[in-house]
Amino acid sequence: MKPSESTWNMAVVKDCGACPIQRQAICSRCASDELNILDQMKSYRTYSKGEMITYTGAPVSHVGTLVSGVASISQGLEDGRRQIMGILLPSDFIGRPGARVAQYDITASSEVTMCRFEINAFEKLLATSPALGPRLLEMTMDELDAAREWMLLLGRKSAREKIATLLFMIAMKNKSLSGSDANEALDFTLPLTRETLADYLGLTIETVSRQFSALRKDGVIHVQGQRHITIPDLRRLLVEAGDDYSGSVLP
Amino acid sequence: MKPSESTWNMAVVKDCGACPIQRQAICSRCASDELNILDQMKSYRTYSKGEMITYTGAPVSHVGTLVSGVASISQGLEDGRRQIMGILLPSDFIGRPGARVAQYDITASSEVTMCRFEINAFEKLLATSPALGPRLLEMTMDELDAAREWMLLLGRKSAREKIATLLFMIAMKNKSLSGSDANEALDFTLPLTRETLADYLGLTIETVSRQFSALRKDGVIHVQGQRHITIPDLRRLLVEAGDDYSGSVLP
DNA sequence: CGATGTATTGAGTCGCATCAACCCTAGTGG
DNA sequence: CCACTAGGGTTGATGCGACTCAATACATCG
Repeated sequence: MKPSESTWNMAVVKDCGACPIQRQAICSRCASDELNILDQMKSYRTYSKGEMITYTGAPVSHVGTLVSGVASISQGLEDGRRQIMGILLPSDFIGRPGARVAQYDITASSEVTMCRFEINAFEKLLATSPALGPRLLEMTMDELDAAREWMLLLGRKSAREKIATLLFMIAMKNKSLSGSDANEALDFTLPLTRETLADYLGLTIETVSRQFSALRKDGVIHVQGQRHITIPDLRRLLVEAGDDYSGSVLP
Repeated sequence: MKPSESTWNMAVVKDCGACPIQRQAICSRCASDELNILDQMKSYRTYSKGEMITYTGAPVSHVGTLVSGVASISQGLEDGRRQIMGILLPSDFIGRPGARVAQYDITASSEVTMCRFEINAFEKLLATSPALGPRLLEMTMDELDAAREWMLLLGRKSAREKIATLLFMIAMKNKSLSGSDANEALDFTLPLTRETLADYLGLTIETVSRQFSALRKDGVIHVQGQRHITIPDLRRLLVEAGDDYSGSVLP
């Protein structure tokens, strides 16, 4: 099994007690009584690769948690330009309580499974639950922090720095998920196409491709096949990312 | 009194009952008993223009609401590049409950007054209040939406579109605040220097200046003095912003 | 095997950054 | 009162980085 599959596409478990993402998701703070209620409310739905989960202006009937797969939040100008505002990974929450109309397009980048709640029922529970609200607030603030960090990248970083930053972040996420050792070489499979990458980084596919080649020639990354990346020296990659002093402390 | 002063720099009222921003702030949903507690807890502090309210890595002792003035949330790369991630206006909340270290630099763009709460006391109240949490969640989600909209601007819009978008947003904000009529010419005074504008839009001051001149020559805006802007045709400006179909419905 | 989606690479162009000169206004002190 | 200075703003010349257009390679799938 390839790294990407083990990390981003784990098997879906339909029993809350055994759910692999329960500890990170919206329900992570719920006591067993609330978990039971959610268990009763939930329904699963699977979206195929490329399918739109929702789109700007669409009526919203459900909110929920992404259980497996990768999806992207995006918005476009009508001349075709498109910007991805966020990548959704397992345990991320989709939907805004209080909103009955979707603000963005959400597209499945791979096959995606969601654990969904009907929005009215969810809001009702949210209003009374002592655990749901604070957790949702925390997750929303994390997303806000991530969005703001991305604004620095979009507004001020060069193409090379953008690619390096993204690779660094994916490498770190992988490292923490797989709990691998500190300084060994990291490798992973990108779950994103060049086009998705480009839309995420505010670049074109050609520029993304060129920068990948450049980083490969300079030995910052190694590439096997189309998507499989090896990072020989994480520190080197961090320097290329531009903000070497940054928050993420390497030993 | 100039428009900018009336809009962004209203007099500070230290009585909650008469506070002009109470209906938009974190405390807007509080019943009178909670309002009394907040009233007891609060302390005001004023920052002079240019002063840093907090900076990345600084210990956090207070959270609170911006009562008057304008401030900016920003982050920089050490070579001097800087990106503003958000503009803080009266009623905006500053600080993240749960965080004891500041994530960003926050700088007063004008003289700023804050209504502050000691962070431990505030968190304690937040945990029990039925009104504070939901309101904070709502405000955070609004900020997230704004941040994501800005990502589209930073990643995909041209310099001209960026300027037009910003002017449009300020004009709309002003229009709703002053409750002026639908299609009359709008005018306002920019509360931001060219440098702040540039850092906000991910541009240089020279480019900002050039685009202002271009929009002026094309009759999209009129400029009196340094900062005073008149918009003869809001619809025209919206077209220049690139996303003419957008959410903001003009009649 | 062609067909389609995805990726790489090259040549040419354009938008924005950079470097630099100059203007305007407000504030300061002789 | 006026020269001086400093901060903010405008405008011009030039270069570079990223986009555009275009051709080719590679991969996957029916």
